[in-house]
Amino acid sequence: MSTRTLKKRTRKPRPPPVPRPGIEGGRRDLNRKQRKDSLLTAALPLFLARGIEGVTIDDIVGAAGTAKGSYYRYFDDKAALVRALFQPAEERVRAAFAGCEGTLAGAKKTEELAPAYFVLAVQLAGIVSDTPEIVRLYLQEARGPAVAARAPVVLLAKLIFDASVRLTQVAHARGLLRPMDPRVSAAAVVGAAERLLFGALSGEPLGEPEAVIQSLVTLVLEGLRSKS
Amino acid sequence: MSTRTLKKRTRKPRPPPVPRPGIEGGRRDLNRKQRKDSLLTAALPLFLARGIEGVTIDDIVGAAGTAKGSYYRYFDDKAALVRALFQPAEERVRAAFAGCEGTLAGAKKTEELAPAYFVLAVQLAGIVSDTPEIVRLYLQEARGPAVAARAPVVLLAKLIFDASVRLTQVAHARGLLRPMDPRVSAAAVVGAAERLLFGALSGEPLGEPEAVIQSLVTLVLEGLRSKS
Amino acid sequence: MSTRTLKKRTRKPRPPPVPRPGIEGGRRDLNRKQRKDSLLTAALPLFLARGIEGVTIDDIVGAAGTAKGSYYRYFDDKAALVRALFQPAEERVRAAFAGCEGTLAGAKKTEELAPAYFVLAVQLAGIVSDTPEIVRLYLQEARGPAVAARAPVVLLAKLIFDASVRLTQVAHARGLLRPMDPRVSAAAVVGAAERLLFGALSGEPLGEPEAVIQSLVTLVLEGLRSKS
Amino acid sequence: MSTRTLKKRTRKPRPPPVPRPGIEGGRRDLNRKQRKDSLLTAALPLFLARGIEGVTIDDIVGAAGTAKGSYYRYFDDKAALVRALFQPAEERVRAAFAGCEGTLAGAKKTEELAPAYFVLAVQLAGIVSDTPEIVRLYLQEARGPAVAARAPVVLLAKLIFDASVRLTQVAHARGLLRPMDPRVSAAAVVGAAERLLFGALSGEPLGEPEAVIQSLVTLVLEGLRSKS
DNA sequence: TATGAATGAGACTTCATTCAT
DNA sequence: AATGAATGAAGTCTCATTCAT
Repeated sequence: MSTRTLKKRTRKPRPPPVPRPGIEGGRRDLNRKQRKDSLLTAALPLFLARGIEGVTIDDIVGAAGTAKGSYYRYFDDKAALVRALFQPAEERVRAAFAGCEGTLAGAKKTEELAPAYFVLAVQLAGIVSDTPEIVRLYLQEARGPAVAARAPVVLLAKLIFDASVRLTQVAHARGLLRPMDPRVSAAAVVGAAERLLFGALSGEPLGEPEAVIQSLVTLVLEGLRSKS
Repeated sequence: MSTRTLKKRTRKPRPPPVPRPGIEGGRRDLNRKQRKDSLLTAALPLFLARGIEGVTIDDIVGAAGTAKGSYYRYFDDKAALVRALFQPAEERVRAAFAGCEGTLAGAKKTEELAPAYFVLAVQLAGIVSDTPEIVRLYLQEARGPAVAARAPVVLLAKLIFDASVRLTQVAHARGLLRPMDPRVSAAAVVGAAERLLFGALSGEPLGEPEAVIQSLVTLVLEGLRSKS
Repeated sequence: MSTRTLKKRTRKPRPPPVPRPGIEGGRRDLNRKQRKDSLLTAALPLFLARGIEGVTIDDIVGAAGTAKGSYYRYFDDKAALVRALFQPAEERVRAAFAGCEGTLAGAKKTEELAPAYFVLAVQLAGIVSDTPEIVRLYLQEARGPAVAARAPVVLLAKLIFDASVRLTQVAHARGLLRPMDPRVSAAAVVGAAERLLFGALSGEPLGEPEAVIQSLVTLVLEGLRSKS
Repeated sequence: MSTRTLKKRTRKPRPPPVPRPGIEGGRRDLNRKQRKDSLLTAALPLFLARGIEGVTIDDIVGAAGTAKGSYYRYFDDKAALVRALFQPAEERVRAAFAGCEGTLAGAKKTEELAPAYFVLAVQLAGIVSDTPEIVRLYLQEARGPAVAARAPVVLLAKLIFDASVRLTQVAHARGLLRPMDPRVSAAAVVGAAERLLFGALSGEPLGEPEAVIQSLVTLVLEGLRSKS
């Protein structure tokens, strides 16, 4: 019922990745990609149902229909698979925040801010809509201690929060927000948004997605903005 | 790196609890309570550091300085200890919400609502201030899947959310809130509050507690309330 | 067919050994000693038959008739068992050499040397006769690389050789030996003696033990001693 | 920390070796030889560093830079590689002893013996000097149990010892040696010589090789020979 | 023929749970 | 009632061997 704690053998250092035979996109390369994908695909619903820590490598290979040993050809351990699972989403998140920060940094007038935030929101929504299960897994695991296989998720949460704070600071500096600590408003907004998302993705009956989004926007705007 | 999953050996059914010798509150009963407490006390920081799933019975008895066999005299398994850990807080939460709901139910005038919510807030704040580590553990574990030892925490989260929705519905019905689904506003408020609390209890630098609370209240009020 | 190489998990540090319940020599203490002994006793013939590296923990617990998990209550790993196996012999070896060195150091006349060497020989012979299988295991493993579980044996070999060199140097300084590098004569004597012992303990037909010893003594004396 | 023990899967019987295409010594045959050599060359230092049992096929192909599958085209298993590694040296040893035995068998006068032994010594020294690492591996592994991949080495050790005994018997019969069991004197000489060699090849500081050899010869002659 | 991916037995180790002392 | 030893299932990871490409 509980975890193996620290362990992690000092293992023979894996040799640096040599070029694989079978050309890029060839039969072999394809098989490789498929196998790796099948492991990722098999792991995701298990993680959602039982938590990252509650799933064993055996469970994963069982669900993927591959041999136990094969797992270790593709992933060093469970954390590696989790990293791979989140990598695309993490890159998109990173890019979205970076883009927004860039736009804000170059903004001459205050009116340019709102569109930048809007673009960010749309991009994040795209991630949710493209990979809702990844997002749900993120929400489910992000607050746990950054132990072993969960570490990548916790780091992603930190990334998101820190970027949110920076964005909030910009808005704050421009006088768009009530006079309050940007870290507080950032935490409140992130918390509210994530909780709504969590509910939505977990099947809580929250009503129409559009209405939910509209409500959230209203809440945030009214809650945060300085009196005109 | 990961967990023993579901297992839980089919065990001989535990004999029905015989009445313990020694009168309630007597010497023996006291020893029992002390021993149980020492296990609870030892477990809490471990749970916080490594997550509930990441802590073994061995870890707990090791930290408590008792023998492993003794653990099973006091708790059936890890879930039982977690339940015991949350029981007092859960009762206080339940009572606080019940009290608030009762007050609201008997309220004649709309002006009686705000004080009721305020009383609730104060009571919840009391729990946080009395047992901050329990609250932090709650925040850390509440979103995980309701598996094994984490189940009681998830149930508590559900209890809180459901009660919050009901309270919101009341306020909504009285016209205090913007026209939006009460489940949405409840989720947003709970999410924002929990995220702030999580940050505060995890050592994020959010500024003075009073200021944080003040900010949260402002956010919620301005975000939620209908235009007067 | 081959070994797991480096591994060795970084494991949770074993707590410092607390005093065990059950008094020294009581039932529990006795059981403990018996269990440990049964593991050591079971391991020795396996090591002799298949080499230290060729024997698994499973083999050992299988032969000892205990559960797999029990092994780890008594020994951290295979090297720990090997150490325990050699400890008594190593202490006797160490004491024998130390005694001899002490006697030599205090010797006034050259005639006092021979008896000191003789006493050493008798003591070493006692070890062989008391624990011939340990000695055979030593001879079998001592030249392998000092890897993992074999390390204690290789260290013992080094201890023996170094002490032998020192003793030889004393004899050499006193003019008892032909003019040659003491390390060379020490290696030759140790090599000859160990090979004979190995043959004897492995069942090679070498004739009567007394005759073998007599021959060895003659060989060594005639081979080493300076012309009177 | 220990080994895969006996295993060796029951495999489909390998088809009888078809004659390889390409003429003996032609291009293809050459490639074959090169590949095989590169595996042998790669394996040797690994064996020395970690012991035969401590090295995996993966280690070998990794060091040789070939694919794992290729290994099995050249060697059935690890024992086959070890056999191939020792084969040239074994043939030279065999020939050297056979030559010596032949010369002795045909010797009319006792004076013809010493030159025969001398020739043998020179031939053995040649092997040491040509392939010191093979010899060191031999010394390192020869006393272990004749299990799996180590079997060829142990057989070689037996070959050497048996031949040594026969040679000693001849010398004994001719009255060259002290009256003692030839097996004993053979074991002593082989033991002393091997131990010195082991030290020399392992980097023990024994002084100049010539001096070491001179000392060994003196020791053996003085130790063994009958009083004139 | 060479490559390296796949397979699965099996090695090591942990840990929930039971039980003799 | 307390203790900690025993048990064995289950988890992680490795590696000899086979096989598709």
